[in-house]
Amino acid sequence: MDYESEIIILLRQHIPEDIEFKVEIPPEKKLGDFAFPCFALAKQRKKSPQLIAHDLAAKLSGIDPLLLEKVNAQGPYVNFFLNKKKLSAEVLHKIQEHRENYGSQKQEQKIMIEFSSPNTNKPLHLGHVRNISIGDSISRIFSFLGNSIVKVCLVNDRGVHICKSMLAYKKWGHNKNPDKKGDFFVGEFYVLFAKKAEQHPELEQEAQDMLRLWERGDKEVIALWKKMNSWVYEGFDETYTKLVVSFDKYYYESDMYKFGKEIVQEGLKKEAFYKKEGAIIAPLEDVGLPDKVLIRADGTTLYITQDIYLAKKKFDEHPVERSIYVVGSEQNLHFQQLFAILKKLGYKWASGCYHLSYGMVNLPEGKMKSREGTTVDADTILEELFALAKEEIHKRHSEINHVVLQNRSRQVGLAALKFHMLKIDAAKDIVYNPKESISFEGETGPYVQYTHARISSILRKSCQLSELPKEVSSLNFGEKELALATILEKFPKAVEDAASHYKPSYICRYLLDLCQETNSYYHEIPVLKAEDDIRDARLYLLSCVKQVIQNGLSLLGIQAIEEM
RNA sequence: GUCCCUGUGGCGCAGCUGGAUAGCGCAACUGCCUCCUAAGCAGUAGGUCCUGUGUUCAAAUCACAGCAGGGACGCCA
Repeated sequence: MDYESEIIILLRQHIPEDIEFKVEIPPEKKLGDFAFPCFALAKQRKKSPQLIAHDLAAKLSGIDPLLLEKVNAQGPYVNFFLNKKKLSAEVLHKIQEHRENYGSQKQEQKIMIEFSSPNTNKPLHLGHVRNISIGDSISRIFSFLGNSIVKVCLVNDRGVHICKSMLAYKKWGHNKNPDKKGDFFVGEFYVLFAKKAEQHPELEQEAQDMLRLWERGDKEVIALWKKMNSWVYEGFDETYTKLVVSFDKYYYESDMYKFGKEIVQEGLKKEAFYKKEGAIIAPLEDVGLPDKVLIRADGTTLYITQDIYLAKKKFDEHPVERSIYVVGSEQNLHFQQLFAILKKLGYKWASGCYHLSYGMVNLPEGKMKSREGTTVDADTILEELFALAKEEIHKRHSEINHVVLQNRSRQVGLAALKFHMLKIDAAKDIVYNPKESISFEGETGPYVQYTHARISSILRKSCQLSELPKEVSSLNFGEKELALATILEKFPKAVEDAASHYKPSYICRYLLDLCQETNSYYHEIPVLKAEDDIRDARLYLLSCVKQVIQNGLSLLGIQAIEEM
């Protein structure tokens, strides 16, 4: 049980059942670890809150000295001071016991998480990087909590936009093989098409015609489609490798764009939907949403039709309890409608669907438009960051081994990018300025990595002096140590909150808190030069901090590194 | 027109299931590398928490009405 719950139980003994209350965290450390404001009680008892706080504090004082060091009243608040030494000892022991599993749980759900969702006519861009960072991190968080995760990638590999790059290649590509990364090669034809189509609008019709041929299974078109897609996939794989992400399963829209009709027809029979002017429509007014056309008047399917099919397929193929979609906020309404429709169809699992929505990544000049080639591509930004990181590392270690430099600059650059994408609340749009947005200082991934490296360095040096202590008493801990231990204690809660709110940003904030306190700590407090038992206690504490930083970073898909 | 999201010091953000002087990073200014990595630490300056009204003992936080920016809105994906 956590400390907050224990305090609530203590308080409950003095507060009538019918009054709801909660404890808070005071604005300042010196005011205690938890606080209980007495205003509500004051109203009920018609006494001043100051007096009530005073009485309550007196009653609670000395009740459980192992839990509480002291309880006092300050104005209208009862302030609780935890027994920090006991707390510290317990927390550090727990971390050493559970190691890389500290903060984990055994939730045992099966959860599917869909993210990335690329189109096969252009390279992945910054928007995808945000999507992938969030999807990958949330997968790691749920997995850490004991759930089994299926990471899926829905590939948008068909449609008129795909045909556009195909058509451009067919007309002006001279049948040549890629002379660059495959997705970039194909992407250039997509841009080329848009340019040419400005002068020759009839090209749009040609692309439509090509789509029709594709749907009829025209051998030549299909062969071209397969060839170009394979180039793109090769490119994507390279990018995913650079980002250190992977998928357990791929779904292809080309496999399912025809399906979903039967489900809609059934829904029509059950009168969940209605027909109007030939089209089948889902009525959603009762749930406060606009109605949605499910099948066109000409009988053809729409995006939502296959989405219904795919949603069901996911639950059919995998015994999952939850299905999470990491998709941009411009599709908020679409997913509200989709989930409402699934409920209308009577699927029990519909309530297990969740749209993890995130805002746009824009550039200082405005929106990224792949048609116009104004996107910032994932690979380009990664290479820039790797180069920048390399430069920074070289400044500090001029004689560093080439291979080590290569690896480390990738880890640092990637940390900067992922952390930047994850620390900002997903609901917000981001303006990404390639020149300014990514820094290695302040609230950044590299800052967290740096803290980890500093600790590692201290521990390395200590091992030359003596064995790393396995366990020590926290009796000689001062204020700074106790403050650190208090933050360490909050890690499991941070992970749980990140999961329940679908917010990896909570992990980022937690790590920044921990690292700020840690940096301040070893700056002020000598570790290696302290006397034996005090040194051991501090080393022990730092090894725990190091472990928690590692655990936290791994939830963000960021590598904790030993040297920087 | 309707719906959703966002609006906090110059800039980027946290805090939003109401509570004690509104936090952090960047930028600016001061200090700190003979001392465990200065990707750091300590400090100074800087704020009508978009506006108004309301609810409440108490509002950045809740409600309503506006304003500003972004997004979406039955046969696109």
